[in-house]
Amino acid sequence: MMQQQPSQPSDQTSHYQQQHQQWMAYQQQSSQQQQQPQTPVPPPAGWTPQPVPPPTQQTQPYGVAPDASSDGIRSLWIGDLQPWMGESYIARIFGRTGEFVSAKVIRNKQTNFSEGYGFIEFVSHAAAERVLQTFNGTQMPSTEQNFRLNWATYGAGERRRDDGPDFTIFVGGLAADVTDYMLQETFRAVYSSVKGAKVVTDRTTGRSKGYGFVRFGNESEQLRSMTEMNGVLCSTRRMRIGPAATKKPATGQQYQKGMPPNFSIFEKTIS
DNA sequence: ACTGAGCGC
Repeated sequence: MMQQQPSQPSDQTSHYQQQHQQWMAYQQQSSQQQQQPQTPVPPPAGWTPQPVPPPTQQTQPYGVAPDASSDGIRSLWIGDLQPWMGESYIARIFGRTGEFVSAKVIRNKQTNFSEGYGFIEFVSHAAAERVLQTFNGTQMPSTEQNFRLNWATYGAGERRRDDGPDFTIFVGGLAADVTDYMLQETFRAVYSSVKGAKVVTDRTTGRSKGYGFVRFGNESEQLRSMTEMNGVLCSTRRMRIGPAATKKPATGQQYQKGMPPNFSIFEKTIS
């Protein structure tokens, strides 16, 4: 099996410099600082896929105790994680804030491979928000992709509860720098029922494909937004809004066991 | 880049 070399160490110096500037900017905001070991993050080059060792008791060398008086969600969702990015990678990055509590990468139960996303807990809602504002959309160390962060829907240990159906719109014409959070907040500023937003990206490069989706909890807001927000500026470009194609069929189970979920791909390929 | 697959055992 031949393996591609995604990035070369020779051009990583500038990445670290950029990242360093971001951290400096962060530390100016953050009142709390603590001593941090300067452990380099292992580069992805040469990484070979293998299941991580069996789950051991994860110690959190940089973690601090959560602030019990803080109300609101203290956890962030993080996406677009590469297979080699484990808890230690996340801890190394966010431990520098001095407000990091713990990290968890979600793994497949059978294979123990990363599912590509995880959760990061901070000492307080405010600390999590600072991280969201500071790191989101900036470059992840040792990669050419950007952090994909958002509020976790619920805190650790909480169960996802059914909060009703989603009413989704398609948003096209997005500038390359628009993040999920930016898109979400653009709409949330106007519509209270906005549940979330997702910018579609190329999974391997992490680059935006220039379109995304916004989910509403309220159908009338969804419909209103389609006319009211069409042509509105988000970052540097005007959004073009359309109805979202159905992501999931309205009827329950669509596929029989054993049939691949992307079965329809074959039909498209043939024609 | 114009219709995604992203919420924790």
